[in-house]
Amino acid sequence: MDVKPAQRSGKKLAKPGVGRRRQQRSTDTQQKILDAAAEEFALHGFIGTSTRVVAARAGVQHPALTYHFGNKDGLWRALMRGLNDSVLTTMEARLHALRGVDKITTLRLIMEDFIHFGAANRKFHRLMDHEAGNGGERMNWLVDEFVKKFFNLLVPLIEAAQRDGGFVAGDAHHLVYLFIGAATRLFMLAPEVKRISGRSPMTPGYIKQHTELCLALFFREPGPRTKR
Amino acid sequence: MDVKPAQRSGKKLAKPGVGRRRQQRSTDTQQKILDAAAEEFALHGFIGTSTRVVAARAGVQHPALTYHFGNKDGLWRALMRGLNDSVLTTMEARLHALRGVDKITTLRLIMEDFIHFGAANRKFHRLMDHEAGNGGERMNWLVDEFVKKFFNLLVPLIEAAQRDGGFVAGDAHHLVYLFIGAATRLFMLAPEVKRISGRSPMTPGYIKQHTELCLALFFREPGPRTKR
DNA sequence: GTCTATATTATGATAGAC
DNA sequence: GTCTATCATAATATAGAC
Repeated sequence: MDVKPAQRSGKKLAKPGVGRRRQQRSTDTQQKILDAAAEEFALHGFIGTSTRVVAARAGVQHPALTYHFGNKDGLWRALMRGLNDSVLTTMEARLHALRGVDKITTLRLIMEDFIHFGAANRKFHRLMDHEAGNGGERMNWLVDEFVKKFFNLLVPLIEAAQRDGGFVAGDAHHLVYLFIGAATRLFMLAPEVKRISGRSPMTPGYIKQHTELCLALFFREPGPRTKR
Repeated sequence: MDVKPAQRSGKKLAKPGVGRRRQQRSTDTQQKILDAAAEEFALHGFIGTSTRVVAARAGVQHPALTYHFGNKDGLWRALMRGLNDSVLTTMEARLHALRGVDKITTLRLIMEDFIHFGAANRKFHRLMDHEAGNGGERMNWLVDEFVKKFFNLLVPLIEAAQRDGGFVAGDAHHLVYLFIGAATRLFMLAPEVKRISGRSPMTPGYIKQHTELCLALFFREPGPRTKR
């Protein structure tokens, strides 16, 4: 996972030199734990993940998890908040940089970004899925804190592209799920794809082919129009 | 889950009456355990699932699982074998019944069946995903025993439909994953969809809309053909 | 086939030294 | 901030009565 979760804000310290070093050590440890947690939670879900295994993978003692994140739930939330903030921040920056560009082109670029993000962060979608498919408190938290924002960015863009005649017709919410499914399944099931087809889907060539194939499903040539 | 896993073959018994009753009781208990196991494995994956919780959900004592299925792994395999056999048997019967029908129509009907199966058996795809995304021995077993057969049925059909100009161009294996992703994501994430949109995607109207939208992405009008 | 009881290991979390 | 040691609970699996 090459996105950086948001860090805790540092505390004010009396001795700046020592404080810096202590703070840095703490930050390093937290990041090691978060990286290991991403692996394990992505593999086995919240319940299936052992905090001791996370600690071992991170190369720290298990009480370190409690010290830095309170408990298993706190660790999971810190991880998911960091990843989702990273996704949303990237999307918002891209949208800001594209202001003034036509909606069809903007949507196409946003979708390309999304596919490339999924290729680079296979674990992210698996982490989300474990909870999103099960319901419960953790899912509600994810949806209310992050997923809604994602839809609020994407749905108006799709509707605008549809009005311009460049995107397949249909309910925009619904189409988001079709797109996410088509775009991410290949990467999420990468081990199966490798065994079935002999090719790893995580190579640059495959990712490029995948991007073109996905976008070809959803974007349509703007035909003759009455009310552009 | 409304597909029936394949049952163990019954043993020959000296006293038919008593034997029948015993066998029936055993079969009922096994089915209760398999139903409960489907729920729990779908929610939490293999590692995250507790056999005691499965037993409690099935309304049996936990040693019953060992008695009927050997161990946790045996229970998981019996469950997955039953579900996959059901999927493949249904597909093969449909294909047999459609022999002689043109490939585009056949593929369209097979895909419709697949979407409806996914809607009726949300758990199935989640069960497969838990392992297919992680790799390992259980995934290898699933792929070699079942998934390969699924692709062997679908890929030639897609390639034939492409030759007839009625299906979007691209590598057939790759397109299978795009289709599966688009077709199943909505149902797999049903709890999230409900919270995001306020609509449950598991209603007949939504399923119908979903089927039409999915197929519209992949099927193209057969244009004038030279040799395509 | 189903039950009670239990052996053994793993888990989440905490206490307290340094 | 990090370590060792430990508690209470829950896990898989098995033994053996009926």
